[in-house]
Amino acid sequence: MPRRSAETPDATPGAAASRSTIADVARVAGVSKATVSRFLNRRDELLTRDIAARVEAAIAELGYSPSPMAQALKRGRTRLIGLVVADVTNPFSVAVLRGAEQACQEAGYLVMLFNLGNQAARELEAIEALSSYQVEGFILNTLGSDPAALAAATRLGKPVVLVDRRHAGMQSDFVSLDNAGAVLLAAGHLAEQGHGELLFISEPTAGVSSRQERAQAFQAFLATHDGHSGHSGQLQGSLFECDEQHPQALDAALLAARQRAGSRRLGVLASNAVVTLRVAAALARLGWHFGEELGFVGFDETEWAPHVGPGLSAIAQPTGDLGRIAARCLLERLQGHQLPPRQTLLPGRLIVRGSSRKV
Amino acid sequence: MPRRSAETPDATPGAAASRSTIADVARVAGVSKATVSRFLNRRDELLTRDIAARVEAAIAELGYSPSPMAQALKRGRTRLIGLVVADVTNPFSVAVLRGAEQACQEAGYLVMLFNLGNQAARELEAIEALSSYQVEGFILNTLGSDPAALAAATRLGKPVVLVDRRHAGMQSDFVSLDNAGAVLLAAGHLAEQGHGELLFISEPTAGVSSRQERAQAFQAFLATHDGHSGHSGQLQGSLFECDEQHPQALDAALLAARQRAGSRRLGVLASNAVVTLRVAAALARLGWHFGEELGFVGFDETEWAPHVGPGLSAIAQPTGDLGRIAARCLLERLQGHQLPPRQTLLPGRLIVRGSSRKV
DNA sequence: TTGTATGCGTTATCAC
DNA sequence: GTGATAACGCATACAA
Repeated sequence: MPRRSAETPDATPGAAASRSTIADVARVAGVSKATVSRFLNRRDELLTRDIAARVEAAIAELGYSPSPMAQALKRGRTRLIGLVVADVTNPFSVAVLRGAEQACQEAGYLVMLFNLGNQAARELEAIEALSSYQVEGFILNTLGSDPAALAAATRLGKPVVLVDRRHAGMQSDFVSLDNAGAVLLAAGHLAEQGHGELLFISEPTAGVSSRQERAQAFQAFLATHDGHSGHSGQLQGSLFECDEQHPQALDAALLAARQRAGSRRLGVLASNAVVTLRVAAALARLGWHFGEELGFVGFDETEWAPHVGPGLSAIAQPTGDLGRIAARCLLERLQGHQLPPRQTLLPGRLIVRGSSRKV
Repeated sequence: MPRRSAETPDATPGAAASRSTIADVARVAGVSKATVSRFLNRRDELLTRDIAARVEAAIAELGYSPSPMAQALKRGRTRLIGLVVADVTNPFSVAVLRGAEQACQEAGYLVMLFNLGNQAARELEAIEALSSYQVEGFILNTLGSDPAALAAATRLGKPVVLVDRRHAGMQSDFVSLDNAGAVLLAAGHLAEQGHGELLFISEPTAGVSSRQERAQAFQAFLATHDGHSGHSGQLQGSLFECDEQHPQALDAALLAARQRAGSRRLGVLASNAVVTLRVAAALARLGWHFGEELGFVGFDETEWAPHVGPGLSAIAQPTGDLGRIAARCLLERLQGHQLPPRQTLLPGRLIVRGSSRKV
C-alpha cells in the first residue's frame, strides 16, 4: 500500500492520521533522511544555509516532530523517568511527585508514573513494566518490602533514588526528611508546653523505614529525658501502633495514657496525616477535644490542619524539595557521574497552632 | 563491537546490562526470530511441541520480555493511555485517576500521566508530548480553555474522553457528575432544613464548564422557588465568586448574606473543596461557626470533612466510577466501535453532618 | 510447521 | 557538505 500523500488532510474518522516521518520531511525538502536528521540533532555544524532553510520549512509545513519511540530504539535513550508511588492518594507522595516532575521537565525528561495502590506485591511488576518502557532511572516512594524489586532495577543497571523509605540492603541514593530531628522538634515542643506524659501514635511499622526511624527517635527522646524532671515534673511516654481494623484499641490507648498522665498534661504525637485523622475520629468518639484533654502535634502539614478544632500543630515536610532533589540526584547519575550512594536529609518545620499550646 | 554474550553476568556498574532481545532467545533456542515471535503472539497455533518448549526455556533462561517500544514501532499500538490532569494536588483528580488506572490495568493498558500544575498553557504541550509517545487515546481532566489542545488530539485521530469539564465545540465522550441534580440535592436539603437565605460560593467561573453548570443549576433552583414560601418563609439567594487573592471579599459577602437573611437562617453551598477551605478560613476570621451562624453543604467529600466543626455536610462524587467509566469508554473506542459521542452523568450523594442540620 | 526477508522511524557509519 | 545504507527490536508476508 502506497503511503498516503502528505497533502491529503484525511478526515476519515477512526483512521489515525499517520504522523509524518523523517522520510516525508526529506521528500518535501528534496534532501536525504540523513540530512534532516543532522539538522535536527546537530543543527549548527555542517549545513548549507539554503538546505537548512528548506528542511526547516518542510518540518514546519508538515508539523513534523520526531518519534521518541524510534529514537529510543536507536539510541537506547528515552528521556523517561519512572516514578513509583505506594499510593497516589497520599498527599505527601503527590507533593513529592510535583517537585520531581518539575525538575525532570526542566531537564527535558518526562515522568512515567506507576501507582501501587498500596499493594506491595505490585512493586516488582511496576519496575518491570516501567523498565520495559526503557525508563532511564527510577524514583521510588514505595513500601520497600520487596527486595526483588530494587534488585531488578539495579540488575538492569538503572539508577534508583529512594524517597522517604529505605529499602533493605540498598545501595541507592536516598532522600528524606530528617526524621530524628523532626521528632525531637515535635516532642521537645510538647514537653516545653508542659506535657509531661507523651504518647507517640504510629501506623503499624511493617518494616517501613521512616516509621521505624520516627518511633526510635521518640524512644531516644524519652531515654534522654527519663529521670530528668521537665517543666511539669517527670517526663514519661509510650508508643502505640494503631491498626486500621481496630479503632477501639486507639480509644483505649488514649484513655490509658490519660490515666497514666494523672495530673500531668497528655501530649500526643501522630506519625503521619493518616494517624492524625484516626486520632480525630477517636476524639470524636471519646468526646475529647484537641488542646483540652490532650496536646497534639502531627507529622505532615495539610490544608485542613488549620481548620480542625483549635488548629492542629504540625511538622511540615519540605515535600517539593524532596521531589526536586530526588530528581536532580537521579539526573546527575544519568549524566554518568560515578558517585557513592548519597543520603540527603532535609529538616522539618514545626508549625504551632492551638492544639499544642499551653492553655 | 560484538554483542556481549548472554552468559556474561556483566556486573560492571553503570554499564546497563543490555536487555536480551528476541534474537538472543532465538539463538539460545536454536530457532529463528520469527518462531520466537510466533510463540509470543499466537502461541496456540502452528507450533511443534518440542520447539515451543525450547523457546519457552530460552525465554525463561534469559529473563526475556519483548520491548514495548519496538512493538509499538512495528504495530502502531502502544497499549498506552494518556491521562492529562489539571492539578494532581486536587483530590478529585487523584480519585478519578485511580479509577481510570485500575480499569486500564485490567485491560492491559498502562497510564501515562501528565500534570498541568494548573497552567492552562501547558495543555497543548501535554497532548503533544503524550501523543509523541504514541498513546492510543486520551482522558482529559483539564481546564479546557485551549481549543487547540483538543483539536490536536482529534486531528491525530486519537479518541478522547473528557472528565468533569467539557471543552468548547467538543465531539468527544464526556463523563461527569450530574451537576444540576447534585445542586438540587444540596440546595433542596438546605431549604428543607429551614435555611431561607441561600448563598452559592464558587471559584471564578473562568469558562470551566462544571462551575458554570453548578452556578446555573443554583440559579434555576432559585427561580423555581422564587415567590414560593418554603419552610421558613420566602426563599431567596445569591451567588458569589471568591477570588483567591481577595479573601476579605468573601468575608464581606458572608456578612452581607447574613444581613439579607435577617431572621431567616443562612445556608451556604460551596462549589468544591477548595472553596470549602476558603469558607472555613473566613469563618475563623469572622468568629463564626459552621452550623451556627450559617448552615453549610460543600461539593466534594473529603477525609477531613467529618472533623471540621460539627462535621461538614458534603456532596460526594462517585470519583472512582467516573474514572473507571471514562477508561472503559475510551477502551471501547479503541476496540474500533464507531459510536456517536456519549455523555455519562452520574448522580452525587448527599452526606448530612452537623453543619447543615436543623438546630 | 518453520525460516527468510522486509519495514516500522531513527541515528550512525561510511562513502562521495 | 551530503547521500546511501545498515542497524535498533520486533512482527509479518511469503517462501520453503
